[in-house]
Amino acid sequence: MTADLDTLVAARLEACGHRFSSARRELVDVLRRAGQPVRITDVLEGRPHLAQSSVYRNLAVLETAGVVRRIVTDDDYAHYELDEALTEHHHHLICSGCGTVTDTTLPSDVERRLDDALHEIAADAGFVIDHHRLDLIGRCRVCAAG
Amino acid sequence: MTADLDTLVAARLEACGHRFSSARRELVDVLRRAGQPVRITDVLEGRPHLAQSSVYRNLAVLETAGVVRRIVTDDDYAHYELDEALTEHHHHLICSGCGTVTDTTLPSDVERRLDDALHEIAADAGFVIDHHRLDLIGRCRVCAAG
DNA sequence: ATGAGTGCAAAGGCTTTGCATTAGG
DNA sequence: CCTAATGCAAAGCCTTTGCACTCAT
Repeated sequence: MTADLDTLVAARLEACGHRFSSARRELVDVLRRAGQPVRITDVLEGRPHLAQSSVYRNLAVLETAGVVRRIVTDDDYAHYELDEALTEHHHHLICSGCGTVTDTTLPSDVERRLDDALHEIAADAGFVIDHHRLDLIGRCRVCAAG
Repeated sequence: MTADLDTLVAARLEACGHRFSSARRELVDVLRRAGQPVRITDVLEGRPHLAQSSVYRNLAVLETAGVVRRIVTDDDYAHYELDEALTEHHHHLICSGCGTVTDTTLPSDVERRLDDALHEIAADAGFVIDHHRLDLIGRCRVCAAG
């Protein structure tokens, strides 16, 4: 699956009339290698050939194409990661000290139970679920020690 | 409990060396009556006697005092609500159409199970949990119909 | 009187947008 | 060729900050 990541991404982009340019290829690559949510400033740092506006625009395109997902935290910066459809469903450990976001997963039985409950709640409210997000806010190992 | 809300808020404010001014009293009142997360622009609208900067500052003070909580969504605006310690633990239905945030709760057994699983995960990662947030992103009844 | 609170205006800072140029199909 | 993509700079916009004034203790 990770092997054909490029093929999959290309398909999703084409599906909405966009090209898989080298800049976008590099972005996807950065996110894949990071393995965890990344801020745009981090992407730009050490990559002077990437124009800031293009990175913002490309991530927006990739988001509408369903390739990446934007994560909002209390941090001043937005974080981006590969869409769950290309990886797997997971959750986040958000450190309020350094702003770092780390991926984590829930035991599948808990997740399943949770999902059932959420669907019931949504149905009652006439709410159409796109997805859910479950984040832990606290202090990472490093910041907790400091 | 809601009757002594003011007393409780006043205590929390004093505890960190702040006063329960009339402006802050009004803010708490607005949030209490709203019963759901509110944006600052909404608070300002129709209340010309409130200065924008004071609202921002007071909500920040109230947040550090543990009276209100700031909620971040994809919406351009931050949302504020009374802290769970003054209400009850709950979750959010976030509409990606109109940006409205609505409160909801989970069956207590599901919540308990979830909490256990989260604590285990956090422990494994050396992560110290402050709190968790579970939100449903999708379309509210109105936006789903449109 | 002394420090917190307030209000107005200006500055900050992440993000978006305009526009001319380049590249891919 | 024709449209998407890119890059630079400038603008947007929510939020924060500076500073002088007011208020409560």
